[in-house]
Amino acid sequence: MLARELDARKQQILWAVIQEYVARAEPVASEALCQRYGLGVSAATIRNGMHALTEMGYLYQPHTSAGRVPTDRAYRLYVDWLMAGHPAAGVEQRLSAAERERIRRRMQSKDHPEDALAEAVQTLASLTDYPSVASTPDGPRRLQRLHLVPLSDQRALLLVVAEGAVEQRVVRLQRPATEDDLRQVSQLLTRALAGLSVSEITDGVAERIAAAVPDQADLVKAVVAQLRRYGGLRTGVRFFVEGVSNILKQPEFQDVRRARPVLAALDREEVLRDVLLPAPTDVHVRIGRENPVGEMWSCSVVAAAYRVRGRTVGVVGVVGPTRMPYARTIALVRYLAQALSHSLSYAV
Amino acid sequence: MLARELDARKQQILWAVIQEYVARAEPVASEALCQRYGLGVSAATIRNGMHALTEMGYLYQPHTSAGRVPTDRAYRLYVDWLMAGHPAAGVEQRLSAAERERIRRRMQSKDHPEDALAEAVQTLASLTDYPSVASTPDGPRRLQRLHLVPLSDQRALLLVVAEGAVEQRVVRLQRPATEDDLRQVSQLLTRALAGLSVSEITDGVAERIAAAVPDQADLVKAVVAQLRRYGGLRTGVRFFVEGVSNILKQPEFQDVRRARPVLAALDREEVLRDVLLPAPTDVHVRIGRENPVGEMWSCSVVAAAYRVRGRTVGVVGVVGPTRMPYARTIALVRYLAQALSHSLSYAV
DNA sequence: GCCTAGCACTCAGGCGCCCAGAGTGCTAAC
DNA sequence: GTTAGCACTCTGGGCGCCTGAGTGCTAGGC
Repeated sequence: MLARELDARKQQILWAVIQEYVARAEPVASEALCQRYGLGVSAATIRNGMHALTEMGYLYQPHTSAGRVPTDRAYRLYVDWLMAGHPAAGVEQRLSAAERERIRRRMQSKDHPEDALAEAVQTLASLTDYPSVASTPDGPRRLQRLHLVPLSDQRALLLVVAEGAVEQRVVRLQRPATEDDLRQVSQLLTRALAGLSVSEITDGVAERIAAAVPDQADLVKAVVAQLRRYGGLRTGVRFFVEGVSNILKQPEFQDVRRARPVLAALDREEVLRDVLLPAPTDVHVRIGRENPVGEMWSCSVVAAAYRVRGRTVGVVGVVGPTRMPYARTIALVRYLAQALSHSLSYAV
Repeated sequence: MLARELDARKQQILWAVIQEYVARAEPVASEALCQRYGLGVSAATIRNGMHALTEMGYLYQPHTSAGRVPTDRAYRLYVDWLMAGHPAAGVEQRLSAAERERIRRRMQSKDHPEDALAEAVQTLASLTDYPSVASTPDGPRRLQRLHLVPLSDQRALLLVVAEGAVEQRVVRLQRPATEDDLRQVSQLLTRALAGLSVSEITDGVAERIAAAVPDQADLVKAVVAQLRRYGGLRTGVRFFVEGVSNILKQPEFQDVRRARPVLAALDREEVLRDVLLPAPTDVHVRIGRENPVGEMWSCSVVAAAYRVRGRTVGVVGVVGPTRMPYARTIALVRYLAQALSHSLSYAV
C-alpha cells in the first residue's frame, strides 16, 4: 500500500531519508542511502528520485552540494502512513513487552491524581528525552460531594469532590460557625448540587438553597461563589511539565535564539493550552507549522488523550523537534496515556 | 566605612567595576570607569588600582588586552558590604513605593497557599527576569485536624489540616464504611493526634487509637500509614518554578553547553532542595562556587525565608548569573518573601 | 610621594583567501 | 530505465593579516 502521489521507489527513498535524518540530524546523501539501505539501485538512481521528491516538496536541500532534509510535508505523509496502520519502515513501532511492563509499573499505585500526572510526565520525559506535558483532568465534571471543614473562626476549607478530581478552596466566614453548622451546610449543599456540573450552578440555585437555611445564607452564598470561581479559567486546567531542558540536547536547538522561544512557550500556560487542547480522540501529531502557535513551528507535538472511567478529561504528550522518531514516540505517548487513564480511573 | 583590606580608592574602583560589568556584561576598561564614574583621577591611576585588585583576587582579566571582570570573591565582598547595611553605590537598594504597592497588590487575596506560591514565583520572575523558585511550606507542623471524606466503597479521602498547610491523601478501605463511621474515626483521630507533629506519630500511638475502635482498626492503621508517608520525603517539600527560560536571556548563557546544566538542575527537585534549603534566617546569597551543587557554580542564588505566623516554613528566591544587580535583587526577594509570608499567614 | 601623560606591547577577533571534500546534476553508454 | 563518470558548486575549516582595544611601564609634573 502506497501513499498517494508516490510510486514504490520514491516512497522507499523518502522513508529512508526520514529514517536516516532522524538518526543523524544531518542532510542525507544519496551515497549514504545506497550503502546503508538495501534499495537495490545505485546512488545515481536514488539521486533521480531525490530530485523528484525535492520538486514535489517532500525534501529540501540546504545548499547545492548538500544532501537532503525531509520537509514538514514529508513527515506529515509519513505519520499519516504510520497512523493508517502500517508498520514503521525498519523501526519497531510496537513497544517491547519489557518496556510496557516498566511503564505499567511506574504508573501504577499512584493514590493521588497529581502524583499520577507527575509520574506520567517524568516517565515520558525520561523515555523520550523530550519535554513532556500533561494537562490536569478537566471537563464538565459533575459534583459529587461538598465538605466544609473548619480552619479557624474566620475561615473554612471547602472540599470539592467531583468526578476524577478533588479540589480545595478557602471560604471566609462572616461570623464563626460551629462544626455542626458546617456539617449541616455541607450536607445541604451536597444534596442540592450533587450531579450538577459547575456551569449549571446559577444564582437561582444559590438563592433556593440559602432560603432553606436562612441563618447560614451568607455561608451558602460564599460557597457557591467559590464554586463558580472554581469553574472559571484561572483554577481550571493546569499543566505538569517535565524535562524542558531536554530540548537543548537536540542539535537543532543548539542555537539559543532557536531554543529560547520554545522554552519560553513551554513556560506559558496559554501556549500549552493552545498547543495541547482540545483533547484528541486518539494520538494527535502536530508537525512544525501545523502548530497553532508560532513559537512551536520548529517543533512537533505528539499528544494523546487520557480518560477517567471512559471519558476524555485531559491530554499528555511531548514536544520535540520535527526531526523525531515518530513511530516510537507515538507508541510511547499512546501507551502512556493508556497507563495514565488506568491509574486515574483507579485512583479517584 | 570600608570593607576590610581595601582602601577607599580601591573600594570605589571595585564597586564601579561591578556596577559597570553588571550593566554591560563586558570586561570593564579603565578608560570607561574614568569617563562614566566621577572618581576624580585619571585612567592611569585607575589602572594601578585595578592591577592591585587583580593581584588580590577581586578582579580577573580574560586576556592581556582586555578589561577586568569581577570575581566571585569581589561579589561576595560587595554583597557582605550591602548586607551590613550600606547603601548600594549608585543603585537604589530600596524599592520605590510604587513597586512595593504593585507587589503587595499582586500577592494579596490568594486564598490557597498554592495560588500564593504560584503568584510569588511569577511575580519574582517577571520583576527580576530570572528563573524563580519557591519551596512549599514545610517544617515540624503540628496537626490540627483530620477529616475522612467518602469517595467510593473502596476509597476515602483523607484531609490533613496542619499549621499553614492542607493536604489530601487517598486511603483505601478494606471494607465499606458509612459516612458516620468515617466521621467517628475522623473525630477520634483528630482528638488523638491534634497538636502532634507527623514525626511524633509512632506505631504505639496507632495501636492505642485502634484499640479504642476495634471494628475500625484497619482504617485507623491505614490513615496512620498515610500520615507517615505524608511526612516522608516524597510528598514533603515540593517546588514551584517559573521563568526558567529567562536564564537564556543572559549573555553568559548564550552557549547552550553552559545553559543546559543549569536548566537541567532547575528541573531536578533534589538540586533545588540542596540549593535553596535549609531556609536562611533573612536573605541568603550564594555566589558561584559557594553553591553546593556543581551545576550552579556559574550562578548566584538569592533566597529568603518566608514565614507563616512567625515560623519559617519555606524559601523563595531567584537563580541568576553571578553578574547580577545584587542590591536590587536582594531587595526584591526580601520584600517578596515578606509579602508571601503575609499572604500565607492570612490564607490558612 | 602620589598622580598623570605618553608610549610600547599584547592579543582577540574580524576579514579575506584558499583549498579540500562532499554531494549534486547531467550526459552518455548499457 | 539504470548506471558510471565527470564537471560543477558550495560549505566550512585553516591560515595569515591587520586593526583596535586595553594594558603595564616609565618618565616627568604637582
